[in-house]
This record gives sequence, structure tokens and C-alpha cells, in this order.
Amino acid sequence: MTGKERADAARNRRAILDAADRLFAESADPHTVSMNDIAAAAGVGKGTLFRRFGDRTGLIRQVYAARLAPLRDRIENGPPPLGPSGTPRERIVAIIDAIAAIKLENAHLMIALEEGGTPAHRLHESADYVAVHELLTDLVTASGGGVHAGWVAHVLLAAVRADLLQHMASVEKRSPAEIRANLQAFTTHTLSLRLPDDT
Amino acid sequence: MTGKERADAARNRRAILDAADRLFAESADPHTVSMNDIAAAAGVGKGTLFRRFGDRTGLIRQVYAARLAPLRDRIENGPPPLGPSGTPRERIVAIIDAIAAIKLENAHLMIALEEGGTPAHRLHESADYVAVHELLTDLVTASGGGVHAGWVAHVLLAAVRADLLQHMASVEKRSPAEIRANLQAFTTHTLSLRLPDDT
DNA sequence: TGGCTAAACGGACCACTGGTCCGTATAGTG
DNA sequence: CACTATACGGACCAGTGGTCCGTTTAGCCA
Repeated sequence: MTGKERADAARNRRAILDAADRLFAESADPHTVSMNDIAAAAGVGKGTLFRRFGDRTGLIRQVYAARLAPLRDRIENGPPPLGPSGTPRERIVAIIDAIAAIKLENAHLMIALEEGGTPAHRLHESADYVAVHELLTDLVTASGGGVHAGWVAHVLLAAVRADLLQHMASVEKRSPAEIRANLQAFTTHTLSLRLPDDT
Repeated sequence: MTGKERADAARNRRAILDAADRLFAESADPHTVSMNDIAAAAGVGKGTLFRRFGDRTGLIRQVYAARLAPLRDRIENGPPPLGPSGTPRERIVAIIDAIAAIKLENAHLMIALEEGGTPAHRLHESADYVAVHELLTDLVTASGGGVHAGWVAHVLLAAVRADLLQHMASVEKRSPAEIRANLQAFTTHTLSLRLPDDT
């Protein structure tokens, strides 16, 4: 992807990504983290930051991708139940659980990433959402879901939205264990849902 | 609530509310509607707008409340299945369906309202969300839900988030009828969910 | 009807934001 | 070592949410 990248450019890119990750994780409200702040924390000029990532949304997407890369790898190449050799049903449950786990661990950051940049950053059209939604749709179909597999996948993902999980954990003081246990039961249960017009 | 309000003040309040409602409904991305725009469209000065509503979030909340008032009234005083004389189960289904219907009809506006103002406008802590969540929690409990009724209520509401519904309708071209039918089946099905540690 | 005052008005103003631009510096190559 | 493509950084810009205060006016009382 980056056949040639000057050494200083590479160094700065990592510095910016690290700084952004840290600042978003520290602040409760993503909107209070400005591009200036990130540039300053990374020790680079603002121009550098924008040249590298285009705009705020671009930066956020990259941070997001970096954070989610390990999970994605475990899903695509890892061992069961997450990896491809598991049964569809157990993979679905494991994936939802893993998403919940990662979001509970990085609540602030994940909220920043879901809310995205200022512009029309439609969550449901972001590459990450689309990718996981497609995978889940396939798995739901494979596990015997009907023609509405895509709909079911949306609902499963709606239950693990970062702000909802954060609210359950921080405001309602539910333990991550409880949340994830409920989620598992919910996921399993929802897989037995039969929607209208299913053949 | 407004024991005394000067006539001009009342007139301006309505003008602002109407203008904001219209502008949010017209624009796809709520962030493109500025407070200046609203003030100009309402024919008032910006100072008036801020004095009346405090800040952007305050204005948005009021628009939201105005839009949802009829639904709230039907839930609190209307006939079954929405009203209080229905059974808990049928009320839950009817409420989720009514929320979906209203959000599908006013997609842009509802997204603006859920996303809220620039600051930390936590959806799950807004008065409107809390109110409907509490009501649903009570109904789930009354319908035989276990100790996790509040959790179930969250999940039901997650399935009717405005941006998700809008995505299903506009991007995936699902008809409102299909979405609502799926939602009804999902709601009914989820009410039979049994979570861990339920007595 | 004509004051009089508290309430409301409106737009200039402020700090700050995301984003652009271009003169300057430097990494890497032959 | 020189030369050039690449990258740097911060001054700069338009526009934002929000504040402030001098001016206007609604509503009351005589």
C-alpha cells in the first residue's frame, strides 16, 4: 500500500496515530479533542496531520482500523470459535462477544470512533461496519437464517453500539461480565428468530 | 411552566422552533444547519435564540420534545394497544412500532435529534430516552420479564435508532412496512428471552 | 392616554475550529 | 556531494457556537 514512504513521514504517521489514540481515550467527549491538540501532542505541524489523513474523519478511521486490526485478524485467521473453522452459530456469538469486549475496554475511544468526524460520517456506511455486517449476514444465512439475515445482523450490531455499552457499564454500573453474558444469551436467542415471509 | 411570557417572546419561540424543525428536516446532515441559519430563517437575532434555549443542544431537545409530544400523549392517555389499558406485551410491541413509524417518517429530523448538539449529548441520558426506557422497563417487568428488564428495554430501543432505520430505508431500500413487520416479530420474540440469573 | 420599567431584542464581537497554502527544509539517490 | 522529489509547519481563512450590552418594546398603572 505504501511502496515508498520517507522515513520521517512514517515516523510522523505513527506519532500522530499514537497521539490521537491516546487523546481520544483520555477525553470523555471526542469533540473536545481538536486537530490542533493532536498535532501538538504528536509534535508535528497541523499541515502534516491533514496532508497525511485528509481530514478529521480520515484520521479517526485510521485510528479505528489500527485498534480493530487484531480482532479482524483473529476473525479471519484465528482459531475457533472466532476463526473461520468454527460453526456459523458459534462464530456469530463469539464475534458479538469480542466486539462487546473490545468496546467495553476502550469505551471512550470507541465512542469517538463511532460518532466519527463532524461531517456526515454515517456509521452504517463506514467500511468497518459494512465489512462486519456482511460477514455476520453470511454467517446468519449459513446458520439457517432466512431471507432477512441482513436485518438480523443489523439488530445484533445495534445491541453492541459503543455508547449503549458505555452507558450500561458506566452509568448503570453493570459489570462487563453481566453485559457480555446477557449479550450472549440475546445473540443465541435472536438467531432463532423467524421473520415474516421467511421461506 | 411559563407563568408569564411576553407576547413577542412567545411568538419568537414558536418561530425559532418551526424554523429549526424545518431546516433540520430539509438537510441530510444536521451539522450543516448552523445556529445562524436557524436565527435567520426564524427572522430573529442570534442572541434571542441563545437566550431562549441556552445552547444548541437545548434547542434541539425542544424541537424533539415538540415532535414527540403527540406520541407521548397517545401512550399515556390514548386507546389500546398503545394506551395504558392495553396489556403490557401488546403495549411494548405497539410502542416500538410507533417509535419506528415516527422515525421513518421524519428520518432526517430524528437523526439530527439523536445525534444532538456538538457537546456530550449522551442519548442514553437524555430525558426522552430515559422516560421511554423506564416505561418499557416497567412493561417488560409486568409482562413477566426477569431481573434484566432494563437491559431488554435497551436492546429493543437500540433496534429503533434513527440512523439504523434510515439506513435500512434509504440505503437498503427496505419498505417501511417490511422494517416494521420485522421489528414486530423481533420485539415479540425478544420478550421471550430469558437472561442468566433470572429467577 | 402617557409614562415607566422590566423584559426582550439583535448583531457586533470573541475564542476557537477544521482545513488550506506555500515558502522552507530534508531524505534519499546517482 | 549536489540535486530533486517529498515532506514539513505554522500563518492564514472562513465559518462556528456562544456572549455581551446598548437599544427597543410590551404591558401595567395612574
